[in-house]
Amino acid sequence: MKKSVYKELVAASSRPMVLSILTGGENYGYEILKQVKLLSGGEVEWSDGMLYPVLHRLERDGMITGRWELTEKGRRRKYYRLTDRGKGQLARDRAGWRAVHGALEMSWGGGRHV
Amino acid sequence: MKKSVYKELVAASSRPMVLSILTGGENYGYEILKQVKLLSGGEVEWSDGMLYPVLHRLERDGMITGRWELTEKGRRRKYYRLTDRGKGQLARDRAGWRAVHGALEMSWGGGRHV
DNA sequence: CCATGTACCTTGTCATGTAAGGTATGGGAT
DNA sequence: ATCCCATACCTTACATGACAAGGTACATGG
Repeated sequence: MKKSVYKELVAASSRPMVLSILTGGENYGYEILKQVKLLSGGEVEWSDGMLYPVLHRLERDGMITGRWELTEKGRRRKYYRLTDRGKGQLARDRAGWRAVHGALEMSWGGGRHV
Repeated sequence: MKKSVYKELVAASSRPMVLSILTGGENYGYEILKQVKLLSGGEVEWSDGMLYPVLHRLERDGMITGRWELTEKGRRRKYYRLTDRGKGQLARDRAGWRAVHGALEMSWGGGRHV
């Protein structure tokens, strides 16, 4: 299994990633897990034991709202939808991420040629 | 003071940022703090209570080595230098960061044009 | 003389990933 | 029929790490 992503990086990206995926419409945990893997070209793989608590916290904090649904095949899923509050949080998270990413790129660039 | 950067993001970026700054040569804590602010255009400000433990961990883990020095003005500073081990860690951290950043950019892109 | 800047450090608290476990159902292979 | 894998959710014990707040010490300037 892949192990290039250290846990602090998972912690930093989980909220914006989930919120961002939900801008594409309602979605549920298990599918989000696969989306993350897909979006990263297989380089990032989240554990479900990390994702579900994230979803619960986001719901608790009003960033997303969930509703249970049963598929015809008898599987239960909890679909989540982004709230306005969640959209605001996503915007702030993106701003923070970009500030830090920019600083890192600067430091990696060795400082020269802008 | 600025507060756009949430703490998980600080945790995710502190190690690669410090190691990266040290690729530019020996440096000490207080100066690294100012470098980070400079590199981010003032958008990222670290607390010293977070940085010093980071430096201690990096030294403990052999990523950097420190030596004490006294300036003519009577100030004591602990200068740190990057080790080979630290260079390897930096490379891995960059790879991890880029994988996650790429996935985030993909999700932010809304899915259009690849 | 007193505030600010330089320069280091530590402790208590809280948040969060990981590892490991659990529950339950459906479908395909033997 | 039985077994295993995928689907789909959940939880707990543990370690890690930022933050707030405190501390030490000295130099400089008003």
